[in-house]
Amino acid sequence: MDMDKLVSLCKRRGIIFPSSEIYGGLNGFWDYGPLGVELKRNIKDAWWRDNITLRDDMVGIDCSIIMNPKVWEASGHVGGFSDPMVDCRETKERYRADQLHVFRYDLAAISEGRVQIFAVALTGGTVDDARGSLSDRMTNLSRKGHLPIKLKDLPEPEVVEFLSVPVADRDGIVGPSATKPGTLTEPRNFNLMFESHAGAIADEANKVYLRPETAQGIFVNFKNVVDTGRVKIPFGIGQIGKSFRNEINPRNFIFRSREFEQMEIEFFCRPDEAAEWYAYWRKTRFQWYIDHGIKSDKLRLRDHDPDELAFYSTATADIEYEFPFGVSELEGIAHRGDYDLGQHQKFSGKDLTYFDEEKKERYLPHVIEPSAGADRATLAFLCEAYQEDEVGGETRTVLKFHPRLAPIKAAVFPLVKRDGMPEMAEKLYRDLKKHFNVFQDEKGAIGRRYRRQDEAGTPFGITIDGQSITDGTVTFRDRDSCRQWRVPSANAVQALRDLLEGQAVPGGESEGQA
RNA sequence: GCGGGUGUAACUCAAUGGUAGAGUACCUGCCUUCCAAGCAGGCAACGUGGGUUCGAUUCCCAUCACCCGCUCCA
Repeated sequence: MDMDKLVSLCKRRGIIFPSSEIYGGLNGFWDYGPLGVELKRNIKDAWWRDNITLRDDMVGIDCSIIMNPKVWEASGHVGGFSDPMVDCRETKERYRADQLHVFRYDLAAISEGRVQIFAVALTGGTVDDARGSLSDRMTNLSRKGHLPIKLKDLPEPEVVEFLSVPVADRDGIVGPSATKPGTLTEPRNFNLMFESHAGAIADEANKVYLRPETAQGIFVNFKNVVDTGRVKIPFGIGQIGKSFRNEINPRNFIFRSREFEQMEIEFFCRPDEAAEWYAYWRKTRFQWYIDHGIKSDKLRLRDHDPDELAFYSTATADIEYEFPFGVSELEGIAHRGDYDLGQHQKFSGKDLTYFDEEKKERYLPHVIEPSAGADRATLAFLCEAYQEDEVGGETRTVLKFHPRLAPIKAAVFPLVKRDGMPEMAEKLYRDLKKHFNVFQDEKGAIGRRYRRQDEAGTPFGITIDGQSITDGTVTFRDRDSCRQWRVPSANAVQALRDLLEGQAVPGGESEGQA
């Protein structure tokens, strides 16, 4: 599957447009068109219904996007995730300043009081980890003649973090891939969160942030829900909503954008049952994608390595999809312990513990967080659905959406535009439209109308022909198999409902439309 | 943010230092009884801003957007 073809189809069929396109677009922002908004809404509705409505242990919430800024101090987004970045002028590489380590030599005795320093980058390493890599790097620099002094003449170095080196001394540092000192820029802050001001006057005192995740709105409402929702642990709170992040580099269509929509669950449970619930959600959420049409082996469930985990998490798994641009994360299921409630308890000074009636015990619940990207899911469903088939020797482009997700559920066609067929089609269309999003098309050849709907992912076509006028039956046509069968017009609403709910297409295998 | 590439109609492409042509799509007719049919007509584009030039869609610069790689993705 070619990403360009999908982007082009999305544009052509009104699924996804570049944001504010007539002004040249805006990097990292996209708009959903008439078909796209239906698709995405169906995905969100399916998620909500399966995870909230149909369950006894889940409730929903819808929090404001802008919250008290202290929320983001507690969550760590203000302090922790504004990573300073360092660029190398020589090699054009970029590093996170907090991951750079430096060999610091005191050359005062042999080099006119100058302190000469060398640096090497590590990914997430500690000072001790850095030592070996730095030694290798020094040997390498020495061999290539980039050192001012022979390696054996150097004094014993001290391993320090880049950020701890005084600014005045930093021009003596050789970058991790550079050959000369002084090519690293000063660290520049990378602001993850969008900032704004609550109130007409913009100053520091009223600075606010657009939320970078929906999760914190759930945590800060935990007490409210417990106090008013008649909920008992174990239970979860779900939320669907927009979030905003200043990604360094938005890329890959709607996969990484700066404004995006999340579908998140925070599931609160007893500490000693958390591992079980983690296993449960890990499995349940993976199956959800399969049940909605991602049946290929492009869907993966990957457990994080221990060194990949956030410090507060004891287990995390990613649901990944093999997109044309690579394998990327659709949803993360994280065992977060009591970290978040603990943080908010600390920062707000409010007691967020839960009294367990059964155990007669008060504790801070542990949390399992299945956090899904609505736009990423939409893209995965699009990629999975996109196919180029052969029908009667002709290639057709078809989006094989699960009927539950398809933007249009059925299209109604008069076979030709005369003999009462358009009138009968119109009536059937009106009847169906009371129940489903259906579409009517009487223009052009019937084959073309079928193909148009194939491209929009419409699972069923209903055609009114000459026989319909005499005996009142209409022809149903299945998108995936192109198979056809007749149904009395009076039963069309129920027949379509059955099909959308997974009833097999007559005369063949169900084609996996369960 | 760096390097490379691309930017012409809704989509896919073409040509050109003298303001652009096609296919598909779309619209209007006619014709059409089941998988992108035919005929006739129609709508519709040089990303943006500068510069060079008598004249720029074409050459140059900048900018914006998209794609690939690096970085990043808490």
